Amino acid sequence: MTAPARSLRERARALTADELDAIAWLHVLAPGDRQLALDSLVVANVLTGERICRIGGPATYWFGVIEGLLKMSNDGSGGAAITFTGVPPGAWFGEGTLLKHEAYRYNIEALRPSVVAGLPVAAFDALLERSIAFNRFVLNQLNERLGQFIAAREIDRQSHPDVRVAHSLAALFHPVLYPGVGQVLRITQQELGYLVGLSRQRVNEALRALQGAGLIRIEYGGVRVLDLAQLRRYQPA
DNA sequence: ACATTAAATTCGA
DNA sequence: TCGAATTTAATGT
Repeated sequence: MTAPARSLRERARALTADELDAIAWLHVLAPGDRQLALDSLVVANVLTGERICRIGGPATYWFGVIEGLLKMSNDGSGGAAITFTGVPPGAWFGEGTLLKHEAYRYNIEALRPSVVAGLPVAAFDALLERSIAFNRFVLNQLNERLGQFIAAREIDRQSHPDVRVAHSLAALFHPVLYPGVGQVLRITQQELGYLVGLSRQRVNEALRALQGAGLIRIEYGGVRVLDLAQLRRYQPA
């Protein structure tokens, strides 16, 4: 029933033209550097619940989400403070770990069937060595992510459910970190509740409030953002 | 927890 | 391969 876990390398396939097009950093590379990346990039389909990487595992790839939704859990050993982050399409992660050639510091698993790409660590290193544009991309991404983490701490201390949902949603719509999301985020109310730490019913209520305020539109299996700036600043009336 | 609606899948031509 | 019928998933109350 559940397929045996196989590594990304083993189940790798070629990327389609559309998938390549959706990888933002490929477009900033010079032709020679892009070719280097293309020669080593791999992609695989993963099933719901499949583990992409685990805490302590050797850093083998810089991972990117082409399609679907992943969850990053940052739990210390022993069930203490656990934080979940949704990882939507367009996201690339793991560069911190790769830079230091350390082990992964979080677990990543698929929340639904997804398509995940991987750039092997050797190619990642090579691009850092020879491409200024690639360095700039990674640096910018690290900077944006730092802002996300600071914001995430604020979200966690917000007790008002509508505010938590609004700010968590706004984070997932981050255009630099998650360029694959666009105007419509594919996420169910169930999944959102799981990430934010609320019941599905309460998420539904919060989404309706946000829709009433004209900030989003609820769609079947997803949410369309109408006013991202306002969503970020949302406070209850 | 239940009713409703949307989407995905199956099946028969 | 088309579309109606059925099943599954998501939403709203």
